[in-house]
Amino acid sequence: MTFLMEYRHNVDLEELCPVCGDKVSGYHYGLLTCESCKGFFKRTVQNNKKYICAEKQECRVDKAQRKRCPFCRFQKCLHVGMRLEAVRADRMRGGRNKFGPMYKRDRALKQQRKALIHASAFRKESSPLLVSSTHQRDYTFSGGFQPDTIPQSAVLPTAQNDIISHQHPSLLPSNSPGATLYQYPSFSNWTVKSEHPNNCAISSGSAAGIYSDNLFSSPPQGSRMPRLVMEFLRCDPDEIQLQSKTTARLKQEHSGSNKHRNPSTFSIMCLMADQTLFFIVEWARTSIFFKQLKVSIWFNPHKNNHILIGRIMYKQSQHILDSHMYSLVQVELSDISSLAGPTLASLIQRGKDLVEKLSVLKVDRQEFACIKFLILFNPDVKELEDQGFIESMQEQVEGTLLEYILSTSSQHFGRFAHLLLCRSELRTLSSLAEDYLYFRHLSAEVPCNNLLIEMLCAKRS
DNA sequence: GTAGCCTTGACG
DNA sequence: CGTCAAGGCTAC
Repeated sequence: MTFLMEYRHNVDLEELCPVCGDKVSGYHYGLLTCESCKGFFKRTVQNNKKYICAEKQECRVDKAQRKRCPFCRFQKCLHVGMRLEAVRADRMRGGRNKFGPMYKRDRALKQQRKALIHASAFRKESSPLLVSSTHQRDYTFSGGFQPDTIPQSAVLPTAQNDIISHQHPSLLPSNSPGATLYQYPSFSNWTVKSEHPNNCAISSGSAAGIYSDNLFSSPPQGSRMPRLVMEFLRCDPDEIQLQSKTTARLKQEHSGSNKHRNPSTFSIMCLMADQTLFFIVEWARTSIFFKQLKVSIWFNPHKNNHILIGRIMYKQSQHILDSHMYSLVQVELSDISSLAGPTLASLIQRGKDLVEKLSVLKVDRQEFACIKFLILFNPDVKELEDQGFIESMQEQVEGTLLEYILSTSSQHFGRFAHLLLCRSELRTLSSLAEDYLYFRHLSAEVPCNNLLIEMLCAKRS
């Protein structure tokens, strides 16, 4: 407790600009950036500037060299997620735009994550629910997953700073790429203020008791796998069935009225996504919690979409891991990149980065099952009923994930933090993908009778 | 052209 | 009425 009192400064503003590593001055055009990159992005978009790279379009962009190659700087701005739409065509000053809620959500998420990580990292005595005494461990930083083992691009830009700033400075290898790029904020002056005080500590929330039905009790003595994880696995969708249904539907579409023309890659992707979505809705509906959920939750377009993207990512990472072919359902993202426009290409690149990260982390089925439920129980989506239930579920699942990691990984703390970051990147990516899909839908480019689109439209209407 | 500081104005 | 993310201004 006294430890937490030592954290003072505004957490967000201690982050570093994902484009150049300079000090962040606030949210600009979609994410936290520095003042200069904000200005640069604005000038470029407002004046419709076209730059040319004198090198190989891979110039390093940092505080010292950001002026050297505006082409690469702008590319990086787009890659990290700065939004063209946030630059106003009418140049109107002041006010707020549609990104306001997104900034708020992002802020809440960061606070929640930090509070959670602190709570789990420094909690001397854990609740019986969180970690059973059989595998209680030292919670101090073990070095865990070093930043230099992850490709720079594999980490969510805002999260990147997060990872780094959560490492004790002495644990950072001074010769790591990250260390030479950025200066890290000192670890010992943060403030921990969460908009979700319930999530600050992972313990058995009082609300949980109302709903839980003893479901979340500690695993039986001697058992390594938390009981909840086993439950998660039990309700995992049947992969083989999903694949055969998707293949069948692809064949059916192809042999139907569209026989004469070749389906585009994009339409195949939409169809596959659509089919997967049916499964996800079914998964959410039949999951162990369904009897306690209101319909609005399991049929929530936003969450299901997050899980859909996550599923594809997870599959891809599995694919990289063991080079196992998943029949027709597998899509080679690299093949699509070459055909895609800049927005989709950037999305795909970020997706590939996340896949890379998932595969480096070797995320297993159990962990991914937890991540799926964490997304389903996202307390930051406020339109849902049963907010208290959702928050307590989120706590429970986070606790379960941590417990599982503690029992399986020697780099438990780093791993836990990284998995939460993957979840956040997944949410970000999914929102971007959603915007993109909606945009293409408005241009009448998305196939009809698409559940995904119907959900998106319902959400936005 | 860059970047730090200033002004504006919707939103809570 | 304060906040803060837009655009604007201007010295460098």
